[in-house]
Amino acid sequence: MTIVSTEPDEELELPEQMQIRRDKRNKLAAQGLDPYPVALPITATIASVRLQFPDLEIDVQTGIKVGLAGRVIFVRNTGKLCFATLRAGDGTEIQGMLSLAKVGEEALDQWKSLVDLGDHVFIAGEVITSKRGELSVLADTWTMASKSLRPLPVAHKPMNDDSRIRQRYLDLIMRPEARQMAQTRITAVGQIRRSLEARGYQEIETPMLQTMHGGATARPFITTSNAFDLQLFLRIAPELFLKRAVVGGMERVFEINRNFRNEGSDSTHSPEFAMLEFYQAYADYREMAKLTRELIQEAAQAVFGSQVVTHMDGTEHDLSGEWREVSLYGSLSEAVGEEITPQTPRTRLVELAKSVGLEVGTTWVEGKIVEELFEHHVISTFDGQPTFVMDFPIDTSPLTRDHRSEAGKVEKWDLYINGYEQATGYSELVDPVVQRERLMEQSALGARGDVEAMKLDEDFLRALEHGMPPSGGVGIGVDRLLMTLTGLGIRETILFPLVKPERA
RNA sequence: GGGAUGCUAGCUCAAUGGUAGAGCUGCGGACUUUUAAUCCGUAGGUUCGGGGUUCGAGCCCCCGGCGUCCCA
Repeated sequence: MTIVSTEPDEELELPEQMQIRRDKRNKLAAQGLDPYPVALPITATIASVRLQFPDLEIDVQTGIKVGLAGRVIFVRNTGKLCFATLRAGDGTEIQGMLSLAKVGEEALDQWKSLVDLGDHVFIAGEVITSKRGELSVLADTWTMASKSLRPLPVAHKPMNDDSRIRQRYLDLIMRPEARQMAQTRITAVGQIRRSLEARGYQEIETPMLQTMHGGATARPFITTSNAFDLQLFLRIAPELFLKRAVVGGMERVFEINRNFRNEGSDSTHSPEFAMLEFYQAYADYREMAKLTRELIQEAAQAVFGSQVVTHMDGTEHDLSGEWREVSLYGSLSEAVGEEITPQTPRTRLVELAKSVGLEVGTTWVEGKIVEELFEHHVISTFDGQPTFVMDFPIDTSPLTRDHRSEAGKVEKWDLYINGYEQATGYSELVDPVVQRERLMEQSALGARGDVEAMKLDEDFLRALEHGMPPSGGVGIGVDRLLMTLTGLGIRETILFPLVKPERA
């Protein structure tokens, strides 16, 4: 450990309140009281005390002694009797009481002069209720558990959004909804793991640093290995490695982990985001759609005790039962009033796009135009209802197998909930010859300037050539699932989302 | 990418182009049953950064930074 003090210069610039807290820290040390003790004789949690004494009468002495710690969030000091509300990390609270009679004059004076809002303190004493009936610990002794050198935000006004996200720890301290959001994520992701494991799935971890990125169309983050003198990519999807695992005989695998895409962020996109992908040998996309619905319903059940989801704004969304299916081409045809098929000429698609103000990118293939038209015309008609959109164009889905009965389409669905894409599922393309052709087409697109086109991954193709069982696969955006469950933006579902530095 | 809008005390916010204020927090004092304790007193500012207009800029103009909302 290095001890380098730059204090004298810094101290001159500190805001008064921070300087005062530093002074208190130093006073504690000067009085032989460690402001950051290494261990405390804790015998109970705040939650356990509340659980043990759920409804005591007013002004009761239990005779039970406990030692517990918490963060001071309110203080009410009177002359010879002091009150403080202590809060634990789980949000549970209990009142600490310090009386002159019990702790003595020196300890009481130290309490009043050295404890600030935000400090962690340890209190040892008897569990009682006050004359107003508040469950309390009447201290025999108190100890500083950790001196806070910065003031907390005011408890009675909402912090601004920027501070809440940049300093999520403060958000978690101050706002029950922030703690609840974190807990909701834990519950939902835990349930997904249990649901998949209950169906015989195994969780594995595949590379985040990849020598070739694949499995999706997106721009990657690029980095370098110094030791290997090698350009590496942060993965945009785990798909190609999970499929290698299926080739290797892991017939039901899933991974919950981070993907990275070098794009902007908005209320539904983050440059790094959590993705669940799962693959099941001998399943097709319809079977995977059913499993996807069950996973989301079971996650909702775990969080809310119901498949009717209640957002934080109070609105309810029913996720129970079967979910609607619409055909991509069919629903688009209906919306534009003419039959659109994979055989519709590009010139007609471009006309339709222009007629609604869509600018057709120079690298767009026909399927891309169809998908954009679909998003423009159809998604708003879903009314937020969970909807599987079935059967996509071939040329935008290079990893999906041809439709078993409809030319020009692949067996792929997208799931929309509340108007945004929540999940996607395939009957996976396992024919290595066709897969090579598809990736060759992607390479051609790349050569024409499409920076998102997939690369030709020879090692992946070699794995396929060893024979991958017919399989279904699904990707579910975990952050978006949390958005579906809570109604919040993606930056609320991610505990520490990427934010630009405050000073350039 | 385009448009709108915001950045002021530790926090949340005020302030016709004319002396930068309030509440909470802090500090000093009173109080042995408080619950956002109360009461008395008091301190606290590079108004995001840079440039310009003006007798005078938190406010108007330009450039930059960091957000938020809407649109594509």
